[in-house]
Amino acid sequence: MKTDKETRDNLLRCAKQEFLEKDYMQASLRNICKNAGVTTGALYFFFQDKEDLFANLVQEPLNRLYQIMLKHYNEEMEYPPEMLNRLEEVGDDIDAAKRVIHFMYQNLEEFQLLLIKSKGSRFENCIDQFVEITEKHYRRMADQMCEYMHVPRLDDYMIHWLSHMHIDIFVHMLSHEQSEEEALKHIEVIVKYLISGWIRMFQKE
Amino acid sequence: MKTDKETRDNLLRCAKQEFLEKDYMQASLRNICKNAGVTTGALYFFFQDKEDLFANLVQEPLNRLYQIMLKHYNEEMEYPPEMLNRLEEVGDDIDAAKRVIHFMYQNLEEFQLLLIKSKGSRFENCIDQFVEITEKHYRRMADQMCEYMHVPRLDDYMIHWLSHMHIDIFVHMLSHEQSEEEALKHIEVIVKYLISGWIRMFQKE
Amino acid sequence: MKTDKETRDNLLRCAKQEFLEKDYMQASLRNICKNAGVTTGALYFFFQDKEDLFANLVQEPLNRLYQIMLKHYNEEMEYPPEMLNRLEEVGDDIDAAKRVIHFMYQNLEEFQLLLIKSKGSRFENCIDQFVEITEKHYRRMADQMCEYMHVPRLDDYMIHWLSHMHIDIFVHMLSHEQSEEEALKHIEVIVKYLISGWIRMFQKE
Amino acid sequence: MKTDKETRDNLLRCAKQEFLEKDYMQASLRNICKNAGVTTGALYFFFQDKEDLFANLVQEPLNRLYQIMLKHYNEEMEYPPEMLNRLEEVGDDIDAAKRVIHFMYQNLEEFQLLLIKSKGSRFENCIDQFVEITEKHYRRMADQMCEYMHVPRLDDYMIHWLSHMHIDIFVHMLSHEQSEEEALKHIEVIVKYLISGWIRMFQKE
DNA sequence: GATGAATGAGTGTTCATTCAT
DNA sequence: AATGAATGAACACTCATTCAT
Repeated sequence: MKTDKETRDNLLRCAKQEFLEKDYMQASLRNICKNAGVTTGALYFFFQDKEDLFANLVQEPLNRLYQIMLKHYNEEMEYPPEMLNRLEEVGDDIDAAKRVIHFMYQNLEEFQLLLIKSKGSRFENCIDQFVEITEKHYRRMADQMCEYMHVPRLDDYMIHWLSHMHIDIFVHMLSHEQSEEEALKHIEVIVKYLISGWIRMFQKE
Repeated sequence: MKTDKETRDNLLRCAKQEFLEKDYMQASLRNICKNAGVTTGALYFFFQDKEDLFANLVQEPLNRLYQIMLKHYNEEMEYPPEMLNRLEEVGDDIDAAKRVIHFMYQNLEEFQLLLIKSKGSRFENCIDQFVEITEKHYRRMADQMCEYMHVPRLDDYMIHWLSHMHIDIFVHMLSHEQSEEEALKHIEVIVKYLISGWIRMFQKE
Repeated sequence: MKTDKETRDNLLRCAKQEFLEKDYMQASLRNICKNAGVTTGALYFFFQDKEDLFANLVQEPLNRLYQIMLKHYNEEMEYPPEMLNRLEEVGDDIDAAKRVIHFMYQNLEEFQLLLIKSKGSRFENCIDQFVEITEKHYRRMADQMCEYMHVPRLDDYMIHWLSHMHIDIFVHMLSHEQSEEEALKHIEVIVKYLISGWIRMFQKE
Repeated sequence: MKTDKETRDNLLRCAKQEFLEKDYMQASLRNICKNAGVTTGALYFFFQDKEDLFANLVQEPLNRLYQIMLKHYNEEMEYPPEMLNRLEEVGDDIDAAKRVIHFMYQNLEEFQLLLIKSKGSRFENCIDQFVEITEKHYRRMADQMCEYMHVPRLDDYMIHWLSHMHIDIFVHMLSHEQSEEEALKHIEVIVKYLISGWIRMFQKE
């Protein structure tokens, strides 16, 4: 005897598998339904269309990640400038990165869908949106630092590229590393590398 | 009356446009032919199949880029270790990066196809191959440096990630920057940033 | 309003017609669908592919014919040798042949498809399989007879050719004779001819 | 330096191979030309169309076989009736069959094309024509014999089937036996079998 | 809640043939 | 004597989506 959500959950499970294997675009609804043991009509009872099905997998994790990021960026803006190039902040940043990694690996498949398999859906730009948020934050951080250190304003492009690279690190992890432990180990050394580069940018030569 | 290779070139031109707009997989041969004003049969006179059509656009630029990369890496291995963390090499690396950028922008669309639009074709792994080559080179370079500087061996994953990031820089340029001048300007500051990070990795703390 | 399996049956009917007219390979699914008044997609709702459509026409009659043949051959092996060249067996063989003819004409078109129009499908070897089964049976029958009659072993090739000829008789009937009554009339005299040839092969000259 | 017929012969050679491998219908002119190292246009200089190409391979051997058959049948009609069921004729028939086999194996591939691979071309009925000729001959022979032996007229269908079987023997040889020696060995025992059956049909029971 | 049926547009690919040069 | 180019129709098959029941 099936409960209400049983078929729906089944469809979501099979959809996740298919989208992971094939891509948003290459995924076949036919296939998903066949694996779920229902007809395509059933899918359209629960979901509006292909995109809605995909969204039901990734929308919520995406929103929560947004919140995590925004919370971290807001907290970081509260730091007094004199702390921004000291070791304490390094530790905080590593912790933040680890928190993101942890959350992503709690929802590993969903974020693989979002960051690697979403092309063709309305989520295909989500990386760009992460970059944009990060870029705005780093722009403000950099300006604050430059003023405090009495060094000239950092190049816009450099800020953009650094932001992109930061986000790509997470994409890279999700693509190459199945285990959270390994990911956490790697993220630590990478963040250290990045922050030391970041700090160095505000030092007079 | 048509000149020698008019239709073929026309097909290649329309194919390039379609592949750029849509992707390798999403591109429609029918559409390409319609834009070129010929029937699909004509396409199959000039090209074996979809992949051959794509290859005719990207194969040669790809091969030449491979040669440029290998040549640079081979030359770099000839440097005496004591030079590897000095400014001269920085200049050489920037020049090399600029040469790559220059070559890529000479064939801008072809490399956009290769690096961004090739999924589904036999070129879909070409980024990974670039990373692999780069990774091997950096592994050797790092080992040489570590021995010379009497510091412990660098982590394999770090080498891999750095290599990936290096390659991603070029992908990023191709994706975001239409003008070669802008690209050249940006690459300079990025390479400086990267090399200073690289050198710092071999210094005792 | 359509009854339960109307479209499916319609498709099978039109497919049978097309396969009979043209061949398995030359038959066009487009044509079948056009005649059935549905789109090609509809066909693929009911059948996996061209071969599955064909199989749905011929598989079951084929299986049943196999059973009929095997049953007859097994029963025939039970006969005591001293009966094998007497008239009773002639009658039994004629009856068996008539039963096969009867069954084939109950499914006339299906067996025409199988034996004459199946090239290119996985059924193209079914005649050879019938021959093989028959050949094995005749080999055993002949060995038993030769031992009993104290005559040398029959030539393998002769056994093979006789088996082939036996099967070809049914193919010939299906190809040339639309009416079961005519076929039954003919098969009787042919079987008599064959058996008298068969018996003569075991007589010392 | 190519002589006039070199390309033509080359095309014929490659066509023979392709037709043998694939069938008349499944053969691809494209493929034939590719193997011959010429363009499809060249083929159409030498031959009118696909059928003409096929005809240039098989027409002449076919005509000559017709003549051989007709000559044999005419000679056989000259025999006085009292000879027709004696051993001399058996020997003559075996010789005639062997002559046909010999001629067919001199042109093995051409007759394989004609008898097995010609479907879709205007030669697809050539087996039926052989049967028809043979049938007419046997009809006349049988009538003569029946009159002489004072037995009732043989059934038309029996005559037809015997003729068909006779022709099928040659088809069977061509399909299963690559070596002429083997074919000659087999044909002898089969013809003996057939003739003894033939003679027996005119004996009062 | 879910099925079974069907659509219509689309995919890459192959074919025999033609014809100006 | 042969090429190079091109046609136009055909092929089996897949897709997301719809909808009456």
